[in-house]
Amino acid sequence: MLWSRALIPTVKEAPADATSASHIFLTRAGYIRKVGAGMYDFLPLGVKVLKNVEAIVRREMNRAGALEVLMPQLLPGEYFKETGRWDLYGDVLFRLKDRKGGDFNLGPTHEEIITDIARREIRSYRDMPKNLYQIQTKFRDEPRPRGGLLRCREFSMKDAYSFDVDEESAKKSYEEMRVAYNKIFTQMGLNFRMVAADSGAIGGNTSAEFQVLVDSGEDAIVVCDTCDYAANVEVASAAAKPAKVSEAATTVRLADKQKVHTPGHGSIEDITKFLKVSAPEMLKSLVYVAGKDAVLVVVRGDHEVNEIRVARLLGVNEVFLASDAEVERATGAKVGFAGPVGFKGRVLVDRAASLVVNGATGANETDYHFTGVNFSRDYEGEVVDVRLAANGDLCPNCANAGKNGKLTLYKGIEAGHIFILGTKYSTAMSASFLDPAQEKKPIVMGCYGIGVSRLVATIVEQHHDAEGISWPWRIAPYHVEIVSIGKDAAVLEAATKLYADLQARGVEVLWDDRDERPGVKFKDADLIGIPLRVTVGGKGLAAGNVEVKPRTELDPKKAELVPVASAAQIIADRVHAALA
RNA sequence: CGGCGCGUAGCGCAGCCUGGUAGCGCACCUGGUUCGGGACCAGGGGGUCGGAGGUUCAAAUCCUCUCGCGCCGACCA
Repeated sequence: MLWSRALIPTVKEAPADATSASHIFLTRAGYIRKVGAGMYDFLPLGVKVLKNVEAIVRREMNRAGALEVLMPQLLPGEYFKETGRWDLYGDVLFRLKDRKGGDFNLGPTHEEIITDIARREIRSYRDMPKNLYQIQTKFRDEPRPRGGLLRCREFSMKDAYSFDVDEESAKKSYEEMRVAYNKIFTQMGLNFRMVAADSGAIGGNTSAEFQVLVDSGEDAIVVCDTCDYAANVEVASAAAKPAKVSEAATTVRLADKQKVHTPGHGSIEDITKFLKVSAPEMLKSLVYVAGKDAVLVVVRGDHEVNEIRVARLLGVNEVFLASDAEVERATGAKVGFAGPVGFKGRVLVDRAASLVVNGATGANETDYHFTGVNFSRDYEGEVVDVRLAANGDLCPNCANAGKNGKLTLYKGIEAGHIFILGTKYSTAMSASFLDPAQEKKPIVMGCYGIGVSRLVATIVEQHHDAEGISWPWRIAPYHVEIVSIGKDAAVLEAATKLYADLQARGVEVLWDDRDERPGVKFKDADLIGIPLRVTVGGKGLAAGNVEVKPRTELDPKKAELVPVASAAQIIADRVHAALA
């Protein structure tokens, strides 16, 4: 492709609202343009990248034996009503009416529709296992789209669904997807972890997320520095053991409980400075509302409450941090002075917090704290695991085996998710089969998602520098970018020949043939991120050379000189080796 | 949904407080000089100031309503 004939609208300034690297560079480099909140145009380069991502996903799904289908995006409302998700999905579901007033929705995911296929077409145990997938546009009215392609209201997703005769067979299907997903993300050049994930309200099911490690990620995961353990902080908390505060703390004598005047020092940060204690010596006490009851949750000052686990322990769907007024009603003190000593009501104490010796905590009296507080002597409560895993915790997997692995906290972007659904949808929609004993049984399902358009952004998050994008070979819109310097006949002739010779060898080439100054072309080349740059200019040609430089090398002096005559073959060989 | 904030040229912004000719940089067009890491000079085109209503002799500016958008939080396969 000649740049002069392409549509690659690079810009110097990033959109003001962009905060993530992928949003900034994909926009600046002319891959995408915003149309509305969570809606984007894919310009020509963007489409090429998206198609490359799709191709990898499609190939590995096919290799894993999955069958591609295509379901509608516009769906009659009856399907979601059949499983109850018409109501459950709430405002996230895009709803619309047709001319006759009938209910329709845009597909946010396709369990209902695929289950409809299954109940019509799968009748015998002989018809399974089956795995059906599609790559298609999804619609979710997200409360807050953000990060460019990272969270959209309209996005491209690969969703696969497996159908098996029983749980054991379903696990095999799940396992095949796990293997396929590892191949897919590896080929995309991503640094990712498969992590144990919260299995949600449906107990006993298996679920794992594929988290790509980037600082701009929305999810928090912990990774062991010694073994291969990795988990979402929400599930890691129960098993992880906190690092010890200090040896002295465990052998020190119990101090007397004392009330201390702490005017206006409500927050953990304030109070640790004021009382000159460390955060791990604080008993952080938070009031939660579960239904009608106020519950006090106590964690160590350096820990965070795992709200999902609190809700699970209390047997409710969700809990909310109490409002200021509710806190005052429950504790008799202003926010910032709650504590377990003398609290009237249910108290959940995190295991790590219960071990704090001579701790400091709110006195349930405005402007007062207690110091020298010890569990059981000064307060009671149910000792449970209600904190999120934290940096430096001992690994629950290998610490016991004497390896002393420590957990490190990372931010992640959820790129994929695999899940054994069980019979939730097959039961709700009567998708059953006859087993060899002629018994009617519900199909056991699994579902497997990959955020395809999100991956485009995710890859940029991991493959960029200060100058722009640096695509992995298999994702890049072109393999080689030729930069011709000036308008000398010799330069044009050499570039024209190289361009043709590379194409003849199956290399995808972009030639920046614009009448621009060299600096502009180099800047744009770094911005759009083609893996290999070939500079054809008077200086090099005088010595019979072109200059070859990978995008990952920023120092132009380190470009490699390659003889013009053999350049096409050498470069083509290199490209094919990189793609092999 | 809660908190804060933003809508002025294709993009990034100033002007608003204190009402009185709508500006700057980039991009774009013309001419010239330049040409190996985002050139320079000269000239030029382009804006219902998000929308509606109100106050006023006069509104980008003040008031009311409304729509759109963003950041933080909550929520979320």
